Amino acid sequence: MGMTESTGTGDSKEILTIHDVARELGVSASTVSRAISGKGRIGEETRQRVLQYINANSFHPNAAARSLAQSRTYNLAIIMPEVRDLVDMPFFHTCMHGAEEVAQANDYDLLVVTTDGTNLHPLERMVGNRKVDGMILTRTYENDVFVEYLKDAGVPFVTVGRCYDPKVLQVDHDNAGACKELTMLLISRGMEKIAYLGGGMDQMVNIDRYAGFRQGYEAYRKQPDKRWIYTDLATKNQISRAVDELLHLGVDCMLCQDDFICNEVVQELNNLKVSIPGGMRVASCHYSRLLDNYPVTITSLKFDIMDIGRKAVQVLLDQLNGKHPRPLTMLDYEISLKESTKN
Amino acid sequence: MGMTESTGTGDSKEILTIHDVARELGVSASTVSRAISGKGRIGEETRQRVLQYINANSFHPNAAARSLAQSRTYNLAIIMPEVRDLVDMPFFHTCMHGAEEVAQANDYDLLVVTTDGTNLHPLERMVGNRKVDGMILTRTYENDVFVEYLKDAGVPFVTVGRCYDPKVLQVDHDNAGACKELTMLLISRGMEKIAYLGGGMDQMVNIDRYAGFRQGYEAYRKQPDKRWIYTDLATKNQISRAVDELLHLGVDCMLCQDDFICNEVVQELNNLKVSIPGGMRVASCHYSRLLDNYPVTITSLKFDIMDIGRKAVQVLLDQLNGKHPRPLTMLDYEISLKESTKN
DNA sequence: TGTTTTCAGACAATCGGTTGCGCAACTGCG
DNA sequence: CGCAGTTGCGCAACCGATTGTCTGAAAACA
Repeated sequence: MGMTESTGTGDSKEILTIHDVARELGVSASTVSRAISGKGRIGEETRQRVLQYINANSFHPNAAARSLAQSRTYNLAIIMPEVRDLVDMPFFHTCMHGAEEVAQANDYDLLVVTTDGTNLHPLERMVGNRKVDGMILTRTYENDVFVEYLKDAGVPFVTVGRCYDPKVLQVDHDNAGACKELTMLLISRGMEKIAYLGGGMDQMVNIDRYAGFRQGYEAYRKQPDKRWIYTDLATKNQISRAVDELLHLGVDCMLCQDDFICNEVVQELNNLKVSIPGGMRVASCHYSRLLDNYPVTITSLKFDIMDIGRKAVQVLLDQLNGKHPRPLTMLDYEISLKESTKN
Repeated sequence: MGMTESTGTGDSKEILTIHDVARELGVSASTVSRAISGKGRIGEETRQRVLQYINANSFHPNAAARSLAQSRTYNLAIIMPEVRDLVDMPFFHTCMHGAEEVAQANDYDLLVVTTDGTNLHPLERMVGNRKVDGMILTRTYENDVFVEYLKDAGVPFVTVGRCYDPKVLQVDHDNAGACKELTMLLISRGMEKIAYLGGGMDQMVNIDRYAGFRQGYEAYRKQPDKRWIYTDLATKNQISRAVDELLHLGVDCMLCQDDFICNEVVQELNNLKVSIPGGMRVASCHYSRLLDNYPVTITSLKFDIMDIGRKAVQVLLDQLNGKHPRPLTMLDYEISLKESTKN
C-alpha cells in the first residue's frame, strides 16, 4: 500500500538515492544530506524524520558520489609482503585483522595490497587513483622506496614496526625495552652467561632486540662474551651448530631472538638429550604457538600483535582528522616467566 | 620549460584530472577518456599522443568519479571469519592472497571484511554503499544468512568451498574425488583395514572427504568396519584415544581427515613407540607444513589453496563481465605418495 | 564538381552526493 | 509595531569521470 511510483515488480534490488529519500519525504536532497552528516543548519524534527526513514529503508549514501564530493574515500590500504616467507605471515595477518577491526568500527574499509617491496606501480596507481585516504606499511626497510614515495606524494601513512625516519607515523612494540627487561630479569635470577641467538640484522625489529639485550647487560655493568653472541643465524643448520658450540662454552641460558629460532634451539637440545631447564635455560624474545608444543613451558616476551594493527589505524585516522598524533606510538609488552628459565 | 600554468611551486603533490590532461594536449576531456578506455571513435594518432602523455605524467583517472559514472567500483570484498579458530586461519589468508593476486592483475582492489558470520550489518552497508562490485564468501554454513541475503540483493558473489545452493557461484577442490582416489590407492597397495579419523561434520569439506572415503571402498565392493570410523573427533584427547583403540582393532592404516588430526595421530604413535610405516601406515587428506616435522614423510593429498582464491576471483570477474561461468568450479589436487604408507 | 558517407572529436548531460549562498519565516527586543 | 538577528531549508554549482548526440571536415563516389 502507498507505493507512489515504484515499478511494482518488488524485485528488492532497487537501491535508493538521496533524491528518492528527499522526494518521499517532501524535502530537498540537501536536507537529507545534512540530516545524515549532522553538519549545517537543520531542524531537529526534520532531522529525526529523515533519520528514521533512512533506517527503516536501510538507505546508505553511494560511496563513489560521496567520495567524489568530499575527496575522501573512507578507505585505507594495508600493504602486505608477498607470501614468500611463510614464517612471518601470521604476524602480518594478525596485524591486518587488528587494522580491519578498528577501520570497520570507524566506517572505514580496508584494502589489501600485496607487493614485493620494490615495485612502486601498485602504490602509484592507488595514489593517482585516490582510492584510499591513507596507507599502512607493514614492512619497511632501510631507506624504503615506499616510504620515500609516500612521503613526497604527501599521502598519509603509518608504518608497522619502527621506521628509519623518525618523523614518519609509526607504531611499534618496545622491542628494545622488552629485551632489556628480559635480559635483566635473567641476570637477576642468577644467569651469568647468557647467549644471544639472532639474525636478520637488516630488520629494525632484530636490531632493536639485540640492542635491548646489550642494554640489559650494561644495566648491570657487565658484558656478554663475544663468543656467546650470534647475529647472523639464518638456516636450521646454523642454529643447531650454534647450540652445539654454546653448550661447549658452558653458557647458562640461551636467549633466542624469536619463536622460530627458539623452536630450533629447543629441538636441537632435545636431540642432544639436554634437559630444560636442568641442562640449559631457554628464553624467547617472541612468543608464538610454536612454543606450545613442548612439555616444558618457555619463558618469553608476549606482544599483542592485533594491537599493532589496531593502533596503526587509530593513529592514521587521527592524522586524517587533523589531530596531530605523536609520530612514534610504543605498545606495551608482557614478560611471561615460565619453567624453561627456572634456575 | 614550457609549463603553461602550473603554480610553479613544484610541490609534486598536484594530482591531475582528465581535464588537465585535455587542456594540456589541446583536446577535449571526452577524447582523453576515449583514448584511455579505447571505446568510441578516436583517431589512432591522437590516441597515442594522449596515452604517451598519460604515461609520462603517470596520470590515473579518479576512481570515485569513474565509479560514479560507470556504476562500477573495480572493488571486490572478501568476507573473512573472525580470528577465533587460529588453526584454520592460514587457509583463509592463503586464499585471500590468491584472490588479491588475480584482482590486482585485473586492476581490481580487494577489501577485507571480517564478520562473525551472523551480523549482516557490514554486508548491508557495502551493498547499499555500492562500494564493491562483488563479494567472496570464504566460509558458508548450511542455509547461510549471507548467501541468502546476497542472493536476493542481487549482488554477484562466489563462495569458497561448496555451497548448499548449487546455483550459487562456487569454487572448491574435489575433496570427495581426491579422498576416493586416495582410499582406492591405499586399498590397491594391500591395505585392507583402513581407519578414518575425522570430525566437524557440519562443514562441507569434511562431509565431502568422508563421502570420498566411503566411495573408495565401494569402488572395490568392500566396506570398512564401523569400528574403524570416527567422525566426531574434536580434541587432542579424543584423537589419542581413537588411535589407541584402532591399534587394538588391528587396522592397517589410519586415514586422517586433515593435517591437524594427522599431526596428533603421528605424535600419539610416536608416544606409543609405534613405528611408521613399520607398525602402522598413516595418510592425511590434507597436507600442510605441520606434516614436515617428522623423520618419516607422510602420504597426503595436496590442494593448492592460493588457487582457490585465484579461481574465485576469476569466476567472479567472468560473471561481472557478462560471461556465464558454470556455477561450480572444481579444482585439481595431487596425491603425494610417501613413506608413511609403504607396505 | 556536387553529393553522400565516414570519421574524429567537441559539447553537454549524467552519475549521486556535498556545500556555499540566499530567501523566507520566525524570534526577541525596544 | 518595526527592525535586527536567528533559524530552517531549497537552489544550484560543484567533484571528475563517462557517453550519447551533434558538427564540421575529409574521403568516397558519381
